Amino acid sequence: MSSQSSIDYTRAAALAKALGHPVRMQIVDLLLRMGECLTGDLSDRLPVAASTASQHLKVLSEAGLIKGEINGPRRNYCVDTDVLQELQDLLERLPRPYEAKHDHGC
Amino acid sequence: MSSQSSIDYTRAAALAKALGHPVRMQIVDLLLRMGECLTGDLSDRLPVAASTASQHLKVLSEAGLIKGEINGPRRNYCVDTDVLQELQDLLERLPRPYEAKHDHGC
DNA sequence: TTCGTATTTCGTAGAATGCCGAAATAGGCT
DNA sequence: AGCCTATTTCGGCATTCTACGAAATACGAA
Repeated sequence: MSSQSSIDYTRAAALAKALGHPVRMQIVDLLLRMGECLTGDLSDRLPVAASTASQHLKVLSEAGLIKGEINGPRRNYCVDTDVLQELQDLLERLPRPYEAKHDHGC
Repeated sequence: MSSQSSIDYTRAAALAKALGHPVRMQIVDLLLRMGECLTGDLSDRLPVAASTASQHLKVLSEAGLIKGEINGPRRNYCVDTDVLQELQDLLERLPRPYEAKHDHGC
């Protein structure tokens, strides 16, 4: 027993990193909330210029957290909930030494 | 109904960012696995110099994800599982539009 | 085809990150 | 006090990030 196999640090870190910026976290939240939406709808609600928002979308895209669908001169984005779930699963899979007392060690 | 209140992007992003590096993700994993341990035990197992490991520990510390207890010239670190849980809760709290079909939108 | 709107890409500048070895710190030991 | 070990802090350097505005793209519409 015990000795769980370890998680994929590289993947887990890449996903965490993609979410490691307030604007990107907010983008994911907005997209989840709205189901899907245009870049413009997003950047209107974000505290950054459109070109900056676009860059953040690219980062999220490259991590696989969001998908974009081209629709004329616009682009519909939405969260890939499977990938978001992947991060949650990875975190969940971190070993929890004895769900014991309050804190272990120090 | 609906219209959940939104999460704290700044906090969520700060925690995600702290975990957004493979070495730091591995540190958390190691610490959870070992309950607690010395900087040296960690840096022996990490692919970076001791001084670099120390910096990563500082980042995790400042995010609140780990705590250090001074013990003579050494330092015992361990994960603050409450804070790790905080991140998981924040992610969990992201709105999930209709756990509907497979994917929403695109 | 020409115009207009939505988005991305480019170029740039400044801040932050990551890494290392060397030097500084902090206690315990003799 | 003086030495040893564990760890952090410092200085420096290369890389990456973040943000902008301007220029380039891509379509749809007139």
